[in-house]
Amino acid sequence: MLLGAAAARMEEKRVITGRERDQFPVGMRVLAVDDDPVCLKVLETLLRRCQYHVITTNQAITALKLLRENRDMFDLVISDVHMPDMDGFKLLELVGLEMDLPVIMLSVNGETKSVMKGITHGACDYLLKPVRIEELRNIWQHVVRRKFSKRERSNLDVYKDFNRLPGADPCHSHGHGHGQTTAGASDQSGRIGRKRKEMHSDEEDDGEENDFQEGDEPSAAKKPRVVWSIELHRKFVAAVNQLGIDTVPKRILELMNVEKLTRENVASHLQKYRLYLKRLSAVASQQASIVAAFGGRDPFLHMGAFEGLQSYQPFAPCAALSSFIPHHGSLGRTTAAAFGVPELAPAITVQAAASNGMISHCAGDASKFQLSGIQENQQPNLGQGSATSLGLPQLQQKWIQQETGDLSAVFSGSALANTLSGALQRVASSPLPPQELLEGVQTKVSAQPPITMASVSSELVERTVGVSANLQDSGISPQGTLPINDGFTADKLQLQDPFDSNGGTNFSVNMPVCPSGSLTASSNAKGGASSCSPVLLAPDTGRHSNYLQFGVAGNSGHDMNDIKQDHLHQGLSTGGFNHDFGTCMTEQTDPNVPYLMPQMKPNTLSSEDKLKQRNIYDLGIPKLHGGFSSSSCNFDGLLNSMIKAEKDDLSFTDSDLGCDFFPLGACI
DNA sequence: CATGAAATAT
DNA sequence: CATATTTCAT
Repeated sequence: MLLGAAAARMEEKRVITGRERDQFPVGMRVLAVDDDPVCLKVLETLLRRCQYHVITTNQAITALKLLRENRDMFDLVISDVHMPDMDGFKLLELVGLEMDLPVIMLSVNGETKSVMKGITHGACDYLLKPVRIEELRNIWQHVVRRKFSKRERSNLDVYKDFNRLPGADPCHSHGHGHGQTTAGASDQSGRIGRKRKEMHSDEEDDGEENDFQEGDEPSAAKKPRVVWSIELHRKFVAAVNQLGIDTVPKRILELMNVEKLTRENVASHLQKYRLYLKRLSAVASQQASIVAAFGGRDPFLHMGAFEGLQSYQPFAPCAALSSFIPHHGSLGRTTAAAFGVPELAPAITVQAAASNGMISHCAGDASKFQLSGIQENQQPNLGQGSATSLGLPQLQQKWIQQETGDLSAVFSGSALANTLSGALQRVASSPLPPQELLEGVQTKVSAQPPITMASVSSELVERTVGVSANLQDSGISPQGTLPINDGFTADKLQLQDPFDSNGGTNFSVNMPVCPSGSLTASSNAKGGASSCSPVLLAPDTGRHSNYLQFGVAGNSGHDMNDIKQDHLHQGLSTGGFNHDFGTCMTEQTDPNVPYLMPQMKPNTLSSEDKLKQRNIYDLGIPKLHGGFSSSSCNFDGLLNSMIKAEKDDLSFTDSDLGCDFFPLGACI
């Protein structure tokens, strides 16, 4: 196996380099996009001079089309920001969402705001226009970085190694575990073979247990458990966005083109995804109603949930997503709805294992927080924001209608709004598995001292809320500060560039993986438990693979957590929220916001575990409040309530009630 | 046969 | 407890 791993690695490298493997940068396939023929020509010339293989187009739409039709034909995209047919940022987002290619923005506008927008929307670099060849000579680094991080994410190698090592592996379980395995590797060659086995028994070892081969085992085999990694989920979302939410599993599967993934897997995920959207929409609607109740002023509100829905997009996308796509019009059909849809992630991933231990927390009860500080100011904004944000996908709309029913009265706005927005954002943004994200985030959050800051909070809130609108287009938040979006921003960033260290995106990925490497190290303590080893598959696109993970049930949730922690903390940012503030924002934005602290995470975590326990959905909230954890509650509460609501149909009001303000407390 | 919902397994 | 898989009715 080791060999296998090594081989896989090699392949990846090759991929990275492209055909030219040996001389990588040479021949790197670059798609240059600029509406100005002169600029385009200049750019082309310079790129060629760098020995890249260049394909040019003066229309963003065409670029998108080329990319969609030839997913594996390009290594990097370099696009002008200002283009008539499609905003460069939009192209950036779409590319980020639909394919995992590094995108470099090019513009004469070097304002911080604009650069920030590019970066937050996922650009891996932002070059000022009279671009110099010196700046282009090293752009290949983005391609390498991406591939590299991808590999890290998957960690197959590491993982495998560990597994194989007898004692070492972090992963495996002991106990009952079964082994799980990882699978194979990527791609074709390997197959994952694993199926879960029955419980008990088994020895560990495994050494090779996996066998793979198989192809078919007719009868028995249970299917390997698919872990919906972020990457995989992204693909899924991208497919859904393209096909429309009403699409069917089969088509999604086709579009995703991920090996080993079955229609059933997709159907299951779709089921979850739809439920998720439904919940969100419900929440949104509630908010809307609330808002309406309150202020009514918002035009948006009035519009009704529906209309608002669409706006929603903003949130969503973050990550890969990006979804903003403000004007989808241009895009394809479905888009509207689709895009609108956030990525929400239905939760994904996470291995079962994880769940066990740690996760359990979820419920959180903590709930009840109040928002303390929310300010009035917000309200107004919130209202709008929320409303706006609310936008849901069409589908959702339907649901919403149905479900919504009573909601209205209930909540008060601001808190909710925040919550929602936060939630939405997060959700959207994070492609990650909810739980994990949440956990990570929250954890952090909670850990942190609540700093509060009124001002801050308010801002946040605003952002959150308001964001939607702003974000997208303007990109930046009104105040000039950073974008609200941070959240997603961050996400995107992550996505894009996974940085090495953290790999935002990866984060989740890591988790799964974690077992192996990182985790191990860090977490050891808990360690014992873990055992899972997921396998990753790769979607077609990537040639390599590793997207899918098949896990086995693991056990150790702990590990996961740990992992998260580790990676997260820094990265956290990745996901989330925190980072939003923290990371990105912090710098710029706010001087005031003292808050977040990224650094803490690590340690805290442990203690935090407890904290963690919240729902997945909580996501982001916390921060909003400036530290109040409360937020989380809300979120969860909302969702939960929503859920319940569905059933009952009633609203969850109660929850809200709880709060003085908004807190939905419902945490169930 | 494919789907979505529900049941069940992990 | 959440998520993924399997089963079931359509």
